[in-house]
Amino acid sequence: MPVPSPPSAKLSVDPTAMPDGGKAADVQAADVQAADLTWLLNRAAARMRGELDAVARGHGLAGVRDWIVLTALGVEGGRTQLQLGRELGVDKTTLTSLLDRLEGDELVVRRLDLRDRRARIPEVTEAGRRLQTRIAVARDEAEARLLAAFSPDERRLLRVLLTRLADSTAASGPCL
Amino acid sequence: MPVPSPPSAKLSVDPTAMPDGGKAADVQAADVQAADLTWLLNRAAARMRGELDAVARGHGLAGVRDWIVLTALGVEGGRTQLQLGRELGVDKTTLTSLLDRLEGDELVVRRLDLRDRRARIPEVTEAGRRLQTRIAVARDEAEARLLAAFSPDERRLLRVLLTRLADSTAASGPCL
DNA sequence: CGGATACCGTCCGGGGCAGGACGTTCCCAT
DNA sequence: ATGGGAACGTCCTGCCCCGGACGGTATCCG
Repeated sequence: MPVPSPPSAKLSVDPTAMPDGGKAADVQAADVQAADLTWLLNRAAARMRGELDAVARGHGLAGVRDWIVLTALGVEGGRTQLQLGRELGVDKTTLTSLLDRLEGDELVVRRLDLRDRRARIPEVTEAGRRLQTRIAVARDEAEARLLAAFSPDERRLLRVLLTRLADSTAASGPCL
Repeated sequence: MPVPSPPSAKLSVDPTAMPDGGKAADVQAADVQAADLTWLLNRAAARMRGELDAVARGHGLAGVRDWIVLTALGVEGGRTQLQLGRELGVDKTTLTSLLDRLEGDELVVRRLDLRDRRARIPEVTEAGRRLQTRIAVARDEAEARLLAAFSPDERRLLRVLLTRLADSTAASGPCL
């Protein structure tokens, strides 16, 4: 048995079988219905996360979270730590230690807000930006590798569905 | 901003908008392409997990994991702790403490294997079975609630895609 | 029959993460 | 002006989780 099977489900569908053409996967078997969605989601997330974690570590970071933070800062700066944490779903205390490490590696700097002397505004350094772009490439490769069995349509579809699912009124638990 | 946005992505697609008809969601915008898949996966998984955790806790369990274990045991017994752990992606030590608690609550018993006196074979008690079925109902309700915006086809499709993604040669990181 | 090796489950130690309390600063009302 | 309440970030603490070491057992091989 190559893969652990989700509880309460015996999938007769071969998950690795690619539905050939460029069309999105046809829903072919009702058995899938029985699978536990929570299980599948966590499993898939864990898998991808592990893969990306390895990538990040290979480039000197501690994990994906570092890279996520770096990217978020690169896209749009000027946010306080708390704002950043809320947006990323990371606890403020966790973000503190995380930034401590990143700052120690000269990848970010905490500029203090001139308007509000309580707040520190994290900012990516040039080195951080370089590292970020370098990892982005590796990430794309890794993702492509994991999505090798997916047609372009399926990839987009997966993103759409996940986006809709991830969206929610209350950002319940922490993520990442 | 109701929802934290993934880094390196501005989704112009309204994720809550249901593509009306019963057909699967049309891939409507290329912007989605930019989103980080790892982020989406973890976000979605965290959300669903949080929801299901609450359900489990409401029924006296500590979290989803308890319920997962209970279900797995109910579906097929006779496995040793190590086998079970491997199949579920749970570390053996974690499974030990987990079973300790469940056993304390009289939901499972550790029967010792007659063939191999090293091994303990966890088994669901009648009470555990009752609890399991009770939670299964609540889980279905919760999942249905989370998937309210999805058409039946989309739900099946999501399962198919996730299954294919979760499947992998190496079960890398722990899940759940 | 006896020793060596591999294996199952448990216990212990280290590390990471989140919640609560605290110091500092801001904002607003009086 | 000034005092009270709220907010931002950090430190401290407790919890959970995994990796490694240990006792007990099975299996293999001489």
